[in-house]
Amino acid sequence: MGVDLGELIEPEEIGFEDLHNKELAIDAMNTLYQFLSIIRQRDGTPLKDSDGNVTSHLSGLFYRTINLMENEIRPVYVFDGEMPDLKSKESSKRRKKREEARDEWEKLKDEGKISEAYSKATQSSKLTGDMIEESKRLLDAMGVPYVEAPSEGEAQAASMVGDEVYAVGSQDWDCMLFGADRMVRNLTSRKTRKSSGGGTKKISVERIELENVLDELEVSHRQLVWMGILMGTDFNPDGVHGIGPKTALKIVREHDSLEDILEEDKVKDTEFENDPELIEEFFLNPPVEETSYEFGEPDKDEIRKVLVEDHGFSEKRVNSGLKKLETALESRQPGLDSFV
DNA sequence: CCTGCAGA
DNA sequence: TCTGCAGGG
Repeated sequence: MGVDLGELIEPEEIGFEDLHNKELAIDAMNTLYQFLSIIRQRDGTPLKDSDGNVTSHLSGLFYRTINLMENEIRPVYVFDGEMPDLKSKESSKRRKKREEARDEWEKLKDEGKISEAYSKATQSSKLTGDMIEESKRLLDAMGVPYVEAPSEGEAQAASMVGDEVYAVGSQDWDCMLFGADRMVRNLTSRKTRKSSGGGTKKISVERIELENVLDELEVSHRQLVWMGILMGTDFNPDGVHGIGPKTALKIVREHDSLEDILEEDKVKDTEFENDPELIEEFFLNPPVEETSYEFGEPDKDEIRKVLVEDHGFSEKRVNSGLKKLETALESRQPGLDSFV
């Protein structure tokens, strides 16, 4: 969760074809967490193998990655490193919230309140170290590269946008605060989604460029970070009471320094979870590293071992995925004997 | 989220 | 060919 700039910005709708042959630095935690929350049965139970290990993240990662590669998009997954001190308070709060949600989910499930149970289940998602390791193992087997960030994955991904990497792939706007020049959202193969009203809503890939955001809002990158701090970020999730996107924008436009903003009437009584100056500094200069990675060939036996042998995936479905993967790679590097 | 199937 | 739905692990 983080900053919601969607109310202020109209993202540009694009298609997968606009990302042909482009590398995307995909925020791995964001993506896996999304899978874990969403890939569930009606009552909120995640997919599990016969030993009771959750497998939702592997299912999502496998099929999503194949879909990207079928569209000749080149994903590089970026994992989180060491948790920054700024996040430790929020992290323990989230753990507590997760545990409460888990208890309520069990209760509602037993009472047969299926849809209420589902929404609690999504809030109870916990990405464990084992899940992360297995995800990396699957990516290795698929020949898909990943890098480990020194600190926040979003920050690392943001720093990679440039010559090789076209954009950050994430649902989370925070990568813009970390200075990503470009991000893309909704990297899903589905074209529609059920809306709350009951109908279906069209969903398309969205492209957001930092330069355009700053132009449209008429703020600097630094001021965008201040907006985040006012609205709430991972490092001060409560933000300032009563300040949403519009008020935040108005306030930052009227000031030249964070110090001045903190003295504003609306802001000055706020108890921040962390020193706002430190939050500002972290967004503007996060720990990132030069990284190297390369795309490899898929090891089909290893993929089958991870998914079918170890976690009870249907061999038929996995094989059909492998077939798609193979054709995707063939079209990327057409051989001399291919008829095109 | 995803695939695969049924029925239009 | 498209859309909606069930079930995946």
